[in-house]
Amino acid sequence: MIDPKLLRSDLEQVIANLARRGSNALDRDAFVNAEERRKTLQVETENLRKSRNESAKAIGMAKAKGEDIAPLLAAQKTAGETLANHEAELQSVTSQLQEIQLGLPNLLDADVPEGLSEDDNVEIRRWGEPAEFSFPVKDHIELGETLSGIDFESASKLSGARFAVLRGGIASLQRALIQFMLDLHINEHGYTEVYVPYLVQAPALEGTGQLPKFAEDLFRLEDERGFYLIPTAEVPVTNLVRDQILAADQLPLQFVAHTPCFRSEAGSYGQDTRGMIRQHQFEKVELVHVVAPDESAATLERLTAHAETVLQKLELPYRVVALCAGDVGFGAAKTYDIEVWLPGQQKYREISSCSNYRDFQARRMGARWRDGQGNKPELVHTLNGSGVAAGRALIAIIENYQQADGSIAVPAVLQPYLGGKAVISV
RNA sequence: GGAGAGAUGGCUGAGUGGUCGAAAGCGCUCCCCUGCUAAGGGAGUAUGGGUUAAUAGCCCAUCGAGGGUUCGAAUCCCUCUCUCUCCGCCA
Repeated sequence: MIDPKLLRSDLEQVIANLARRGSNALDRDAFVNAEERRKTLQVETENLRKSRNESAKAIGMAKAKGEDIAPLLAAQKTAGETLANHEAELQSVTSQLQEIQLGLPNLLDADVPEGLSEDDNVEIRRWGEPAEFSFPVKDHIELGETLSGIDFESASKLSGARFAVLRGGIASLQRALIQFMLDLHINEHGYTEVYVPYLVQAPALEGTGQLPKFAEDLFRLEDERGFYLIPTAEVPVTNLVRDQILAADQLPLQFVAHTPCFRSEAGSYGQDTRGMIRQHQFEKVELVHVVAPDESAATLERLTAHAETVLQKLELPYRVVALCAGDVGFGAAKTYDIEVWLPGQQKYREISSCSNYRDFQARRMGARWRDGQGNKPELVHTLNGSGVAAGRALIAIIENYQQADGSIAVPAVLQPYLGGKAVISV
């Protein structure tokens, strides 16, 4: 959520910032009207409560002295009805405002590039050179089928489109990748591994920003408890600090978690329908940071570097792009995407997205910290990034490490995880 | 799944329907005393919101959550959630 105080004190600045995204989510008149009603009603309601409280005390004291309290009670009853009306009205305005605010995307950082579509994203740097192949390159679909390692047909029998069954060396390769990434982040980047639920309830998803606006992207269980399948580990991991006031010496928190991710992909019909790029279920290693506010900008750079290290160690060519205003996700203030080279598509494709949410999620979750200087608690900043998406990393390895005979060379850093195996073949 | 107990401030733990945002203890902060240490004395110490130039005052709300009864609820009633104990079942 955007700071409600900022909405009141400098609405024009907020509107201008949201306009950079191409968003007109904030209806100025509707907001101003609701806010004015809220203000009037809240003051009136509180004053009514004040006099209700005072009268109730007076009645108590009169009763203690044995005086006749009947007339006082009658007056109080009428006042109580007026109060109840005010409270109901205030409640309705408040939830109206709340609804408006939950629907607003985050404010963008000043250095987010202008632009409305992904064409305006700005490449920041490249690492590695796409390899030259001395034979016709195949994509992961063909390679996977040849190796009997990726089986879309079986998956569709079980679950329909956008699922894959992995077998043999390819399945092991994905597991090795996950293990490698976890170890890297734990041992070299100082993350704490967490294991979290894959089913969460609505408040957690509201905390990170998927709800109420993006319900159609989620899978929901037909269960009276209202479970949702997590679309990313960001949801359960970031919500670990929900409703907490952290001490200064507890920050920064750096969590890494491997989880499956579940996405309905409603509205992505026709996109990446072939292959493993866009699936309903995929594996991901996620990095989450909870930091003091003045650390978050620098943390985004470190977080991105941690994800890049994965690709460097796997020797996969990639580039980093800064998402432009229109492409930055709902809750993020700034995002870097890491795109890995896919020879089969002759394109860079997203394999990680690293974002600074600033206090957007923290405000929704009530995640705060004390600076230790005796000041009041203030909101923490949260960040997250894929470190990296395992399914897509698997594709990248298959395509970049393919050999003339259709086998896949195993990247050196993964070989220890596969019992020293150097090649995956039929 | 069955039976029972519980949920109060950073922690422990009182609380009769009325002046209770809440005793007391511990912890913490500041001050005083004491030539180290130990001990002692005093003051302060929740969160959110409104108003405001103000992190000054003043006001409102909050005793697991949500409803209800009442002039008035931490206290009474209902529903839910979570925790603990016992039984059953299970990886």
